[in-house]
Order: sequence, then C-alpha cells, then structure tokens
Amino acid sequence: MARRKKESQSVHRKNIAMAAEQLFMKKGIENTSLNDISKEAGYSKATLYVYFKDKEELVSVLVLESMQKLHDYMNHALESSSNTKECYEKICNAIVEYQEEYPFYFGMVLKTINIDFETTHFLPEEKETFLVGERINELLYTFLKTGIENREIRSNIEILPTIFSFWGMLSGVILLAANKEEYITQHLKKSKKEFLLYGFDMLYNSLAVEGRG
Amino acid sequence: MARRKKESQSVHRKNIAMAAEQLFMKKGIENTSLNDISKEAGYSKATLYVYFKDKEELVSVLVLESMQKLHDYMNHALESSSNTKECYEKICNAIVEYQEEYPFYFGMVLKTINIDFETTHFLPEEKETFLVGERINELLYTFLKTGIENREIRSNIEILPTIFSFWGMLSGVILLAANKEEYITQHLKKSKKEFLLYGFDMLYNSLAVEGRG
Amino acid sequence: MARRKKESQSVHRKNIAMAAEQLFMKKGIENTSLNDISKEAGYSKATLYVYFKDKEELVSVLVLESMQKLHDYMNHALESSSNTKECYEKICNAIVEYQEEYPFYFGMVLKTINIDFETTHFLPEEKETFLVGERINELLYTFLKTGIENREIRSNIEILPTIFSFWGMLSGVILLAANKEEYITQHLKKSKKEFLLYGFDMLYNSLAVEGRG
Amino acid sequence: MARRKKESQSVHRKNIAMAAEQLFMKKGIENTSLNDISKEAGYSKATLYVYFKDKEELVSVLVLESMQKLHDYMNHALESSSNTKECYEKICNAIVEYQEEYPFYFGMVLKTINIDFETTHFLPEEKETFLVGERINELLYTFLKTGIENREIRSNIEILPTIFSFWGMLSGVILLAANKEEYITQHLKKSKKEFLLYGFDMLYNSLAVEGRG
DNA sequence: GATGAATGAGGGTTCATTCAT
DNA sequence: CATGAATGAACCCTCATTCAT
Repeated sequence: MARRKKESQSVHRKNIAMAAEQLFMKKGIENTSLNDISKEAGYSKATLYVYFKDKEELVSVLVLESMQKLHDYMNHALESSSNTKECYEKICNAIVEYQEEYPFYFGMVLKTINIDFETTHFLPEEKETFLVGERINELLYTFLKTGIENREIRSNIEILPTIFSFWGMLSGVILLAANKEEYITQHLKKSKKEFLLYGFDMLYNSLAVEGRG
Repeated sequence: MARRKKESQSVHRKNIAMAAEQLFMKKGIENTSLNDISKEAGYSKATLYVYFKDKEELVSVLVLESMQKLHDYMNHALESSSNTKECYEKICNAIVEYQEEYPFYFGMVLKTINIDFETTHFLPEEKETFLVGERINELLYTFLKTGIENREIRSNIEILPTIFSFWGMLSGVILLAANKEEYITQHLKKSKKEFLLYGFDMLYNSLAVEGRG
Repeated sequence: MARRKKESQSVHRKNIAMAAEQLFMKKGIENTSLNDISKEAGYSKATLYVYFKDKEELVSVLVLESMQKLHDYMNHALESSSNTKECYEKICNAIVEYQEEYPFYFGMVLKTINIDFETTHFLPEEKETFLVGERINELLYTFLKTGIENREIRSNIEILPTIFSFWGMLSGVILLAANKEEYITQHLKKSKKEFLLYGFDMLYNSLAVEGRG
Repeated sequence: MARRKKESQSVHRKNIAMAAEQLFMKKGIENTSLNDISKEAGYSKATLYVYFKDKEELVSVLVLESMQKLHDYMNHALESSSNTKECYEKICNAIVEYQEEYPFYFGMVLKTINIDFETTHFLPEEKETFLVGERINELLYTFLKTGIENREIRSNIEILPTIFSFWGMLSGVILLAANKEEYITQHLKKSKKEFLLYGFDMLYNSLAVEGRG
C-alpha cells in the first residue's frame, strides 16, 4: 500500500533514478553531480528535490533496487535447478552477473549494509535494503538445507556461519576477479571466467560431501 | 648530513601522513580535505604541498606504508611457525590484525592495486605498492609449496589460482566480519573471532589433504 | 516568452559583464579575480558560473562585444562620408574613439585575434570575434577600392597588404599616443589629438595619389 | 660608480636574470613563478630575494637590458650604413630582429614605458629604461636630420612628431606581423618578411622626397 | 508540481614573500 | 651570504541545497 502509493507517486522518480543509475555506472557516485543527473534525466535540478529528499536518498533507493535484483537473480538460480552442484554454480554465476552489471553497487552492498538501527541515522530504503539482504540469506539457507537433505553437502556444517563465510568468500573472489582481471589473465593464464570456476570449485570442496577431484 | 636533512624532512612528512591517516580512517578519503589534514597536523595548508606533491601522493604513500606493514605481518607469521596448519592460522590472523589496524587501507588494497602500468598515469608509490603486493603473493606461494611438500596440502591444486582465490576469499570473509560484526554476534551467537575461525577452517578444508573432522 | 526568458537572463549577464569590464579596465584582466567581479556586480561568486562557463568565456564575450562596437564605429564612419580624405579621417577617428572607450580591449584585439582554428582550443565567441575582424577588413577593402576608383588613392597599391599595414600602423600610433600622451604633450608641444592628426596625415601620404602638402 | 658596484655585486644577479629571461621567453611572465626561476637558476627561492627586491624588480631589470639591446641594434644599423634608404631598412630590420628575439619585452616596451615620474611608484631600472628610450629617439632624430640634409627625406616634416609616428607605426606593423603571421601568409600570399618589406616601403613613401615607383 | 535563480561553503592548488638560522 | 622551511592570501571552480514563483 505504501508501495502502491510510491509507485503511483510518479514516473518521474523512476526517470530520475534511472538517469542517476546510468551516470553512477559510468562515472562512479562521487563523480556524479546532481547537475549531471538532472540533465541526463531531463528535469530541472530543483525538481530532483521534489522526488528525493537528498542525494543520499537517491543513492539508497538505487542500492535497494540493485539488491532486489540480486535477490531475483539468486532466486531464479535456485528455482531453476535440481542438482545441488548445478544449483551452486548457478548461484555463483548469479552473483557474478550482478557484480558485472552493477559493479558499483556490489562494493556498496558489501560495506554499507551493516547499519546500526539503534544509533545511526538511516533511511527507510536502507532498512528495506537490509531486509532484502535477509531474504538473500534465507535463500542460501534453503540451498544448504536442501543440499544436506540430499546428502550432497556435509551434514556437520553450521548453517548460519557457513552462509556468512560463504557469502564473504564468494564476494571476495568475485571482487578480486573483477578488479584484477588483467593481472589474472596475464599471470594465471586463465580467463576471468576460468579463474572464477576454479575458485568456486575450491570453495565447493569445503562444503561438499566426500572427496572429489 | 644529507641524511640529517632527510630525517628532519621525514619528521614533517610523518606528522602530516599520520594526521591524514587518522582522518582518512575517521571520515574516509573523499571526505577528508587538505584543510582538515593541515589543521590536524598543525601545519598550514600550503605546507602540505611542501612535503607532498598532491593529495593523491599523500594517499598513495599511506597505502604503500600500510601494504608494507601487511607484508611484514605475514612474513613474520610464516617465519615463526613450523606446522602447516599453525602457519595457516597465523597468516589468517596476520591479515585480520592488519584489517583491524588499518581498516581503511584494507579496502583500498583490495581495489586499487590493479594498476595498468601501460596506460594509466600512476605514481612511483603506486608502483612500489604493487611490488609489495607481489612479494605478498610470493609469501603465499612459499607457504603452499611447503605445505604440499609436507603432504599437508593437496598436491593437485594449481598454485597460482589457489593463491588468488585464497586471498580473495580470505579478504572477503574478513571484510564481512569487520563490517557486520554486530549482526554476526547477534544472529550467529559467535564472536567475530569465533566466526572467523570457523570460516578459516572451512577454507582450509578445501586445501588440506584428505579427510578431516 | 522564450524571448522573455532570454532577456531576463541577459540582464544578469549584462550586469556581470559590465562589472567585469570596469574592473578589467582598472586593473587588467590577470589582476581581476572572479571574487572582485562578483562583488562589483553584486552577485555571489557562484552565480557568475550560472551565466558564464568560465573566466575565459566572460573575457571573450567582452572582447567580442567591443569588437562589434569597433565595427559599428567604422561602418558608421564609412557610410556617413563622401570624400575619400574625409572618410579616411573618420575611420581614423573611429578607431581612436574605440581605443579611448575600450583601452583595455584595444590591446587585446591587437593580440588575441590570431586564432589557429585547427589546433587551438577556442570558444565560439572567439570565432565570432575573428569573423567580426574579417568584416572590419572588408570595410577597409571597400574604402580602398572606392578611393582608387575615385582616383584619390594610388592605383598601384596591393590592397590586402595595404589593409594590414594600414591597420597595424594606425593601431600602433593610436596605442602610442594613448600610452604616452603626457610625454607627447610635453615634448612635442602638440595635444594628443594634434599629434594623431599629424600621424594620420603622414600615413595618408603614402596612400594618396600624387603630391600634396 | 654606482654602476661598478652593481656589476661586482655579483655574477649571481646575472645568473638569475638570465634564467628568468629564458623562462619568460618560453612561458611568458605571468606564467613564470619565482619557483621556476630559482630552479632554472640553480639557487634557492629565498636567494632571489637577496639579489632582487621583488619579482617586479627582476622584470624591470630585464626590460632595461632588452631595451639596451634594442638601442644597440639600432645604433649599429645607423653606423653601418651610408645611403638613407638603406639605413631606413636597417633600422626597420633591427626592430624586427629585436621583436623576434624578445617578443615578450617588445610588448612591454610599447606599454610600460610611459611612467609618470611624479606620481607613480617606479623603480630605478624603470627610469633608466626610460632614458634608453630617449637615446633611441635621439638615434631616430639623427637619422631623419641626416636624411633631410641629404635631400632624401622631405624637408617639410616636423621631426619630433615624425619620430613618434614613425615609431608607433613601425612597432604596430611589426607586432601585427608577428601576431598574425599565419593569417598573413595564408591570405596575403606573402611571407611575413615580404609583408613587412611592403609595409616598411609604404611608410618610407610618406617620408621620402618626391615621386617613386 | 516544477523550476529558474541564486548561493554558502568548501574543494585542491599556487604563489610571492618572510625569517630564523 | 645563502637557504630551508613555512605560510597567508588568493586563485578558479564545483556542488548540494534552498526558495520564490
């Protein structure tokens, strides 16, 4: 309902947000001025303030949206696969895809989301972003649980800590692969994709039942 | 005497660098102005330019120094341990320590270091930072090699890709643990330390020879 | 209505431009800061950037305007005279008038206008300034041509080189007369006006048909 | 005697002045900092202030020196020629040479030298520069006087006003030729040299006795 | 609701100059 | 005498933000 309102609140928000997104991607958030955004969006600078309280709010809305996309990617990965290993790979790829499409947000998601809801000043969008994060965790929870039930993932893991380690490690390699692609291709004689596959596999080892090649 | 001169210069550089470091940590690099730094350091703004060509140079010097410290930490970890597992843990802890002491640089180190030495304009400090990074890689190389020789680490790994995955994953969990410490303690019922131990162990599994608890 | 808007914009541009002009005249262009201009004009410094992209643009607009005035002066001189000699004198006086009213620009016009349209970065105003310069040349061309047809100016001159020499020499004496007026009145026992008349006459000799004076 | 002192005062003044001159020529006066000069000269920045009160003084010394060179050029031109026309041409060329070698000072000489010795604050060097200017005038006086005596220059000219017009016009064409060389070569199909020859000739007409080709 | 107009605050950087040593 | 060290003042410019209309 609040949602309904927000959506009808206007196309303009969307327009502005989209323009901002494009610019953020092209030039980074710090180097994108409201001036740039207003021009790209085709509105007056002052109009931005009609639809967004702040530059900060504008950013956080975008982060939220991207987070939702990440959730959707991962959800789709889970739904569309049967086999645990296959599912694992799809999840990994979903995150890679997300990082490649929103490299900028990926960094933010890793850092910004640790909001202290008591003390810090935070926006509603930030809270919602947090909640989407929770839902992503649930996705991973389901994945692990199912894998254990199917006896494809070790049963002696602690699920929650595993989820978190898993997420941290995955995002770690992916970020590294993205930031040092050139270095990797030159020194490792692997494409970024191959390198990631290797890394994902390595990580899977620590989860999977039994030995494996 | 020339030496004397250099040293006295160094004092001021150090002062400025330290002031900058503190502020960068508190407010981030973009939000720290040379004005702030000069006040914190007790020099005039113009004086900063006597000791550093640029804000950029100031930053890169700081990054370099921190990187060297990381190298020292890890080097010490390697030298002071016999057992592979013990060595592994010390390395992990070295990185954690580094992240805790220089949280700000940790993020930079993950991103900045992929310099394209052909095309991009870069400072000498950046090049040296890169080289220290290389030496860190060599440290990890030695660690893995020794572990394999001692039959404690699987012999069928590809060393270079492993180093990179390893580094990416490690830094990933560490970053996550640092950023979401509160969340972790609340939801996982583990201290940050315990959580990291769990994660490090999980990762060790994928490297270590054979079955294990 | 669009027009209305443009006009209201123009008011501010004018205000700023006029303030700048005054200051440029008083203190020279390099020694006039945007700070000074904004104060003189009664606007905030930031506002200047609403109406002018640059200090450079502000200057070039001013130069252009002055150049147009020079053109108008000279055009008027040509139109309002019949006799060649009379016309010549009016042209000379037009330039003198211009120099007296815009002493500052006069110097710039002599130097700035040789733009290399291929290589150099230049503003639209600079290009237009150049074009106005061309039109001034055409004015002189017409003057000489007519004078030749009327057999009052020698027919064996090369028109284009004459125009340029003519312009160079004229501006040369005028500048000198302006800069050293005091010296001239004291040592030559001529007023600036009389001196210039003498000089103009001297130059006319080299153009005019036959013996005279 | 004062002179003796100044000369012995030191080689350092010369060194500094020469370094400054080179830089002024390369980058213009406004864009040359004392820092640049001190580096080029191989002295400390503070040392410049031992030898020169000011940047201003440094500049005026240089202007004076250049003015002396101009005087020497012209003097040599006069001494080495018999024929009036030849002498005229040599004088013109001397000025051209000067402009080409010291393009930067040429502009200054045209403008700066009108010092009001009563009111304005001025440096001793500026006064001396003025005096050298006077001596240049005397040179021209001699030239005209001799020309008249030889019946090669019209006897009905007023010498002093002619000198001044002459100087103004000459410097005018020369400046224009220097500033718009490219334009001239393209539109006039004359080299800068040819153009100047044409202009000098045109001016000579107004001085020379009788008819001429 | 949309915006043209305006701005305060601050950004990094440069420079001529001073002064203790 | 020569200078290393330090700086105040100014530079041009950008930005997020406000407000009357």
